Amino acid sequence: MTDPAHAPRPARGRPRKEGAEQRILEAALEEYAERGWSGFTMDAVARRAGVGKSTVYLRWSDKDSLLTDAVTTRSQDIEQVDTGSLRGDLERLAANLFRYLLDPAGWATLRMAMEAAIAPTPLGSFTEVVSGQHLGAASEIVQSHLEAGTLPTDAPVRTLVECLYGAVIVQTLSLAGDDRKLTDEDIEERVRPIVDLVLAPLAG
Amino acid sequence: MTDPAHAPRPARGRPRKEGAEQRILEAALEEYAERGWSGFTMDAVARRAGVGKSTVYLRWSDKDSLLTDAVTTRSQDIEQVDTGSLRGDLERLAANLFRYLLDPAGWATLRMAMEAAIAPTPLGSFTEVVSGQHLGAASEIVQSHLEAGTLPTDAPVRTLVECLYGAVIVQTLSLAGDDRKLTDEDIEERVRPIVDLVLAPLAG
Amino acid sequence: MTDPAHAPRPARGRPRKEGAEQRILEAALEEYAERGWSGFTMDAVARRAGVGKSTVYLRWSDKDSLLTDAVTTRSQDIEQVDTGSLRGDLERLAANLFRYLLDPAGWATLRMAMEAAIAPTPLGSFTEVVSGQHLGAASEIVQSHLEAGTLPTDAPVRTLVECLYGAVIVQTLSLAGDDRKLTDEDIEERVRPIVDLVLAPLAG
Amino acid sequence: MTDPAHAPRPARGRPRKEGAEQRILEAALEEYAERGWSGFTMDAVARRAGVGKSTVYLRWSDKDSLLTDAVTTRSQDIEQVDTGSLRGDLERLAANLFRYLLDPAGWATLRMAMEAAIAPTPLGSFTEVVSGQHLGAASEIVQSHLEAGTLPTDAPVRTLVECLYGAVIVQTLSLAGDDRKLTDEDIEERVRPIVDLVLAPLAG
DNA sequence: AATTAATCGAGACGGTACGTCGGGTCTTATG
DNA sequence: CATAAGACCCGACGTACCGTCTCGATTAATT
Repeated sequence: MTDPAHAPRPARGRPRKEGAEQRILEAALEEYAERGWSGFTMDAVARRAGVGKSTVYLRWSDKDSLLTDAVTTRSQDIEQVDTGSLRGDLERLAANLFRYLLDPAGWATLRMAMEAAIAPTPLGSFTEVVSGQHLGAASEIVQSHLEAGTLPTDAPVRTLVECLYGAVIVQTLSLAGDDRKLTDEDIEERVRPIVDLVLAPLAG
Repeated sequence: MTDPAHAPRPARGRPRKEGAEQRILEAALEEYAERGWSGFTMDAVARRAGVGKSTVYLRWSDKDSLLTDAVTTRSQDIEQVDTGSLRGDLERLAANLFRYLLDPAGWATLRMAMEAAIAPTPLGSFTEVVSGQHLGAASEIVQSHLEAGTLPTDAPVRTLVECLYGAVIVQTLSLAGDDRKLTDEDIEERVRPIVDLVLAPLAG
Repeated sequence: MTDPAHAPRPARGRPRKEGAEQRILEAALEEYAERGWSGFTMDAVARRAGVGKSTVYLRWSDKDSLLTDAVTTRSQDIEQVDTGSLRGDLERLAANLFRYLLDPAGWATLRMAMEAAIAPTPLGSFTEVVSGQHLGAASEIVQSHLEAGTLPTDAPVRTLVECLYGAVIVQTLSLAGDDRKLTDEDIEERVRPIVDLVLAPLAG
Repeated sequence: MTDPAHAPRPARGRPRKEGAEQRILEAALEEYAERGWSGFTMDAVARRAGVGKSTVYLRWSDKDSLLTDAVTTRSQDIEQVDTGSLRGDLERLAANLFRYLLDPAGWATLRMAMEAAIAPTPLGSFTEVVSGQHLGAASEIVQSHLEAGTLPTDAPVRTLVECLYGAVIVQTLSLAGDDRKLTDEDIEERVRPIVDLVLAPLAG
């Protein structure tokens, strides 16, 4: 959430149009999905949202901010997973990430994180959002198992999560166009060998 | 290689300026590195390359094509690694990828592959180039070890490579700005635990 | 007047900048005078007028339209002449035309009228503007004298005006460069023999 | 004739393509007639003439030169008129000019003369060509009648010719598009009143 | 009820880059 | 040598978008 003021306004003057925020974000996401980054224009977003350009710029300072927000807001929070077993949790986490990355919004979030990694843009700490939010959440879960004694104390938690998530990213990357429409079964099937691999060192 | 015709020209009319191709690609890469995607302009590229805009457009149909090419051409071929041991090869491969992704050009290549994964752009089979080229090369190497008996026959080669490369990507992703300047030692240090992890199942 | 809508705008959105129209026309005229046709560029006009290119193209669809307008608008209205005598009026009319044609803008108007006479351009009825406006005005004046009894009823009014104006055109045509800077006396001196000639048939 | 070397070439190396000169001039004229000044391009001329651009530039230094030449060469020489009577000669002269100006080439010549009158172009003495050639020829004819005693010695020869030619120009100017297709009878009919007018002072 | 102030839609504003095209030059291979 | 082909550099073309701005019209909360 970069720009829009969510603080309770003192409410003087005409109140902000109800639902405009949401419609703009959706329009942005659709435009982005249809036309890609280089075809993404503010004019088109405003038009599609049935809103004046000023209404957009009143809420977001520029194109980047809007796109960033459009893309992150949609990110479903990483649901708290707790299946009881470590393997179950990992499979669930990986599947969640898989679904997230197959969704245009999630995929876009990742791409922006990558853009932000070098660019001197005001995308700022976008990377941290992603790395932090996702990897962090996963790490915590694994960590809790570790503390519960399920895992050897010296287990390479971070590396494990990196491998797990990395493998999902790589798989998603190699899926183009309609190949990206996978059922939950497909996903589980693809996720299992990865979990097998990363859990192997603990299997012994 | 998207656009330029590399076929032997029938040599009619004035021949294309020698080296222009190369100079343009380099200029493009430098501009991209300095100004990022949104600051990347064809005029600037042409100017920096000491070339007319038409000379650029004669070779690449548009901005995307040029940038794509500039970025892929630079991709140093994945050197053939052969250290004798499987672990050595994997560490070498991972380190190579790491260096590749820390380089702006390599990083850009990956980003473009990600863009191409959804966009209806003419970036075409960009994804395949990356996935294919890199993952393929790595798989072959692992496979050769497998055939040499170093590896159990049922080893999940593909998953192994996905984890290895994925983990490197994730690590690179979490490095921003100056953090991306790593020494070879840093890289080796970061790579080792990953290799440890993915080789674990075979260790037993 | 080719392009700009002079109708009272429905006043939706930001109103068009007051005076921009005028400043652009003036800038165009100055550019044209300084650099000639082939050196006349829209960018330069916009820059000189202190205006964005879009502001120009919002009002005129292309270079030709703008130049046409710039040149015609300036055309000082053929002042109503009324010296009392027919000879006086004709001398005054001819002198006015002479001055008009010595002025770059007026001369340009004539040239464009000539271009328009064949070209399949959107210059449209440019010719009529000129022929109509000027010849028409002159004809009316002569006609009024005719009706006042000063002139024989069968006088070839149209031919007379054609000769008068034609002779002025031919004289202007043969003046190049600095020769075009004539004093009012010079002009009167050049005009008199023409009027003498065209009035001769009525002299008897 | 501005540029092409008409000197007998020493004939070394490949001989100049026979007829190229002519074909280029014709192509230029046709292009000019079809597309007007602003649509007139050297590329198109070369293409239409079935000739390389260099072949064109070898003969004419630039666009202006070529167009100038294309346009003047076509100008049918002012045929020597000698009908015996002054009136007959003048009618013949005026009709000739009328036909000349109705022809795209002739009309273009006049326009260029007008352009040259102000522009700091290398069109140079284009004006003189026209004024000189045409007006001069006419003047001479009238002069010869004067010397033959047909005309009073103090007759305003120059003014007479200016009126005659000027009136024809004005008439031609007011004809647009298909109105420019006149029969010889039409022309004679239009010319007669003009001659009547300019000869009036001598009629007494 | 009148005032005030924030927001809305529309769309023009000054800029800047796009991709195209033409001018005039240059460089090849082929007569 | 001249030629045809066509690439070269340059710079203008007309379009599109950015982020800003200025309108008249709403819409509350405050006088």
